[in-house]
Amino acid sequence: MSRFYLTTAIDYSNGDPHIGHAYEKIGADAIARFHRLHGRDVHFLIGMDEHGQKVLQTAASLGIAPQQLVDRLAERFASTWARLGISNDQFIRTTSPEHVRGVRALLERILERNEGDFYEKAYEGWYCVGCEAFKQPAEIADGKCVLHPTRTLEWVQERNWFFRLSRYQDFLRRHLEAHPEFVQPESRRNEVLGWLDQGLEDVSASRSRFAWGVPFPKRTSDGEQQTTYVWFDALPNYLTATGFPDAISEGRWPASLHVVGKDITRFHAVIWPAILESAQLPLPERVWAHGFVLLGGDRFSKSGGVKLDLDEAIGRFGPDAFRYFLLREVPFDADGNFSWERFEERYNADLANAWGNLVSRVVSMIERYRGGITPAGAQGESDRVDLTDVQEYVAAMDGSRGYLLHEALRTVFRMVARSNEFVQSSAPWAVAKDPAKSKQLDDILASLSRQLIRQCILLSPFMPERAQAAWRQLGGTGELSSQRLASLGTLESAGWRVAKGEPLFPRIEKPAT
RNA sequence: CGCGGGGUGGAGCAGCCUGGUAGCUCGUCGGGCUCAUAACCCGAAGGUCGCGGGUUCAAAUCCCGCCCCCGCUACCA
Repeated sequence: MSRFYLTTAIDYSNGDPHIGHAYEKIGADAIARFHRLHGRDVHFLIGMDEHGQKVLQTAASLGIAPQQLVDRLAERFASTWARLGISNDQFIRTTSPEHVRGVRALLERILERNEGDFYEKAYEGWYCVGCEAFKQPAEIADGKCVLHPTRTLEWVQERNWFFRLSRYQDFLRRHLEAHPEFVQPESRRNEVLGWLDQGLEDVSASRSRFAWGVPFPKRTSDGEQQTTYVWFDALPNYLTATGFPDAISEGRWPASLHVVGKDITRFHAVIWPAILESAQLPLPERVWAHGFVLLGGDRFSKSGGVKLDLDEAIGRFGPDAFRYFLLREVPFDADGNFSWERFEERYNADLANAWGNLVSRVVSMIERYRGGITPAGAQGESDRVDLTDVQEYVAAMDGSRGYLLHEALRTVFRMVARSNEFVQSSAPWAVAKDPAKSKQLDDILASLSRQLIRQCILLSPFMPERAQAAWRQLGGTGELSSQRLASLGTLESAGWRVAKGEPLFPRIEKPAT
C-alpha cells in the first residue's frame, strides 16, 4: 500500500489557537482524508513548537514554569483540533524527550558528516525578543522593532554557531529544477528561485542567551554550551516524529508533504532541505505553501489586530460548516477573506438550500414512494456525467496541480446543483402518480440516491461529520472513511433503508430588520 | 529599487495557460413546481472585463507601455 506522510507546521506555544492555525489544520486534514479515501496508508502529523525565549518570558510573566505553560497550551491546541475533527495520527511536542534526542542526533550527524557546515561567528546588533531575531536598521522605528513596538530592543553581542547555508545554494537550485513539484504553488516556487538568485547567507544555529531549548551538542571554543536555535530545533520535528535516530517507521521518511503558511516557505523550501542534505538524509517530496485567512483585508495576527474567537466561531454553526466555509471561500493557494456575512451567505446557499435540502427531498421521496427502501435502477446519463466531475475533483485534490481544495469543492457543488436540476426535470412526484411508470420512478430515485452517496464520499474530507450524517440518512452503514474513490463508479444503494432525520444544516434565518 | 499576486455587472469570485456567445453565488423582478429546510427549477434587468497602444478575421484572454491595490524582502500560523 502506498504511504503518505504529511505534516503541518508546528504551532508556537505562545498564545491560544486562532483561525490561522485552524485553517492550516483543516486544509491538511482534508488532504489527509482524501488520501485515505484513495486507499493510501496515511500518517498525519501536527504538533507544537515549545522552545524559545518568548516561551520563557511568557511563562515568567504568568508566574509559572515554562513546562507548565507549554503543557497547558498543548492541551488547549489538541482539544481544539479534536473539536474540529482533525484526524491527525500523531501530535508531536518539541519538549518531548524523543524530539530532544532526535535533534541532538541530527546535529551530531551533521557534525560527523559535514563538520565544516557549523562554524563559530561573532555577531552583534539590536535584538528583538518578540521576533527572536536581530533587526536591521530599516526594521527599527523610534528605537523599537516595527513588528513589536511594545517591546524593548536589546543590544546583543554574542558568539554563535552558524550553519553554512550558502554552501547549498547550487544544490537547492538543482533540486528545484529537477523536482518542479518540490515547492508549490508555482508562485511560491518562483519566489524561492528568486531568493536563490539573490544568494543565500548563512544562518545562526545556536543562541547563548536562553536556556529553554535543546543544548547544542558541541561547545564553543571558549567552552560555552549553547542552545540550539529555532531552525535546528523546530524543523526536525518532521523527522524526529518518525522515530529518528532509531528505526524510522516503515516508509515514513522522506515525508510526502509539508503543509505550511506562505510566510515560512523559506524555512521549509530552503533551510530545511539544506539541513537534510548536510545530514545526508532524503528530502521531503513536497512543500505546499498556503495563503492566509484575512479579516477585513488584514492578516490575523498573534500580536494584535482584529480578533475572532476560534471557539465561538466553531460553535456558531458547528465544526463542519466552519471547515466548509474556510476551504470553499479561501483558495488554498492564495489569500481569502473571512466575514460572518459571507459565512451565512454560503451556509444558506450551499449547505442548507442546495445540499441539505437535496438530501432531505430525496430521502423524503424514497420514503413516500418506496416505503423507505431505495429501489434498484439503471445507471443513467446523470451517473455518467457525475464520473467526469469525480475525475475533476480528484485532479484538484491529488497534488498533480497542487492542492486546490476550493476547486474540488466547487466541483462537488456543481454536482449538487445538477442533482437539483435532475429532480426538477425528472419530476418524480408526477411519475409517481402513474403506476405504469413504476420502473421509471425506480430509475430516478436510484440514480438520485447514487448521486447523493457519491457526494457524501466526496464531501467527507471536508465535512466528515455531516457527510457521515447524510450517509446514514440515505441508509448507508459503516464508516464513510472506509469507502474508496476507486469504487465510486460502481457504488450501489439499492435496498438501503433511508432514515429521515433532522435537517443537516438548518437554515440561518436572518433577523427581521 | 527588486520579486510575487491582483484590478471582470451593487458585493464577493470564476474565466485568461490551450484567443471566437462574459459564467457562478448573494441581492432585485417575473414565471414554474409542490418531493423538500418558504427550499428547488426556469427566465429578466444589470458589465467601457483598470487605462492606452499593438498582433489578429476575431482579445477579458496574446504582446508592449502606464496607473492603482496587496504581499514578500531573511527568522509569527
